[in-house]
Amino acid sequence: MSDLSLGATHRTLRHEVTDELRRRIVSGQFGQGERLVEDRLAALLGVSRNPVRESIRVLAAEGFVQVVPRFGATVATLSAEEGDELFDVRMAVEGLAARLAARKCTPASVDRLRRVLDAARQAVDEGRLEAVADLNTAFHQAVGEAAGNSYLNLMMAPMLQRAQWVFTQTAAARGPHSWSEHLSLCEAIAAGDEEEAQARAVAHVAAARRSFLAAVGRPNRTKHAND
Amino acid sequence: MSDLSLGATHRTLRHEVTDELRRRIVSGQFGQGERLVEDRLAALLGVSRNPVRESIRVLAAEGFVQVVPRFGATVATLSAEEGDELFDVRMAVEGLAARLAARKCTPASVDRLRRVLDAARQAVDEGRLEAVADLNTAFHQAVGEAAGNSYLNLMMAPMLQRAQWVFTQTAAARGPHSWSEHLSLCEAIAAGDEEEAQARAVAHVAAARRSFLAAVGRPNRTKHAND
DNA sequence: AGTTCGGACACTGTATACAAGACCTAACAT
DNA sequence: ATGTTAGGTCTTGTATACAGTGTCCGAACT
Repeated sequence: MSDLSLGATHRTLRHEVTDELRRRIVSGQFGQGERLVEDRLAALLGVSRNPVRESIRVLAAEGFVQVVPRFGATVATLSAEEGDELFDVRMAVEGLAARLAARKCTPASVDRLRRVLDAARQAVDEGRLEAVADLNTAFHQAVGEAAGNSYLNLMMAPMLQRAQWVFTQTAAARGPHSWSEHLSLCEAIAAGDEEEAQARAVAHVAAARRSFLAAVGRPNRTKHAND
Repeated sequence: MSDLSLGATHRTLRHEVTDELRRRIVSGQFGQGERLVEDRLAALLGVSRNPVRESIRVLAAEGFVQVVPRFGATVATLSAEEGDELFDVRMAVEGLAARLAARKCTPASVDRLRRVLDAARQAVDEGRLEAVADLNTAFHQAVGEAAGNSYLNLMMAPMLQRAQWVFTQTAAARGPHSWSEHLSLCEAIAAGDEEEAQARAVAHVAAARRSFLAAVGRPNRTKHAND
């Protein structure tokens, strides 16, 4: 019997390296513009250069690192304008995800949403900030999964990581996430109200943008791309 | 002087391999589910396995190949439902791109749009079908560039390639693209009419979806995600 | 004849080795 | 003093080698 399920769950070194490097970038442990030398990373993680190289290619495709041929890879830089631009994309993509989730959600997917929210509330009460950030991303990811659109999820995963990165890079001046908004979004999805779910998601991202703009001190554009 | 411009334009083997493999997948030369053996591809393209491996990781991140650890990479499969799902994403993303393009386009970017349209019309007249398909993708790409949102472009590039792939895989039953729609979209962008531009883009994708559904014979859902 | 076990084969995962280009420094010439 | 050039070093690009795992086929056994 062809046992692909075993292989599908097997994690190779490149998986670990990719996740670890992405985590270090998103968490800010690797600063913007910092050079990523293959030898150093390989030694740091105790692997050879090959898994590191393959990871860097993936992270470049996801937009976390910039690669210049014959020069090397550096952590991408994130200007205030680029950070702001992400919110336009998020409103469009997450709005769609919320709408589709409301249309096609199953009891299992709604359950998953609620469980993430519960875990998040608990993490908030216990003051575990980095766990809160991860659970925030996990919630949005769960919305995407509830939408049941494979390509949407493929593009959402790196986008949400990038959103978390933007948050981390400007978190000093901001408070915690607003979980009541997540709750109402979850309810709209569970109720199957497409319009309401999309509106909630877009409003949530718009609120995050206002928080971002206040933090970076750039009252840029106020007009929304999707409403 | 640190001459990064030279390095930035230098194309390494992995670039060539990635583009070539993607091209063969999108064009249908590599069929769905076809196994991609590293040794064979390396020999076929006259390179070693390393550039091939790195390319495969990128193509996996873009959704063109599926990789199972310790088994290998295969060309992704594209069910009718997955093909249809892509149109939801395109309406959201390309609608946003058109709106932003209308808001922020420059004379240079509008000029680029018009030049692509002219080239496309010429290719249509000369009956060069594969060039028409490429120019169609190039037009949508140019809209994204006119929008001036870096992350939007980062995610649009593979998405448009995927759209072309979906088109190729079902093109037998369909006619050529409708260029009048591109023209009116271009005019709306040039006029700076955000609402109109987004509406045109969404309508264009919706029309493509209808054509797709007619070709695959699956009158699925008719409700649109963004209107 | 069907089934199961074993071994050969094929392919991926990982590491290492070598080649080539880029950057930096320092010596030299003007 | 400044510009330039040569050398060395660092890093990436590419190829090759080896180990480990899965697959496939055939033979032996029931």
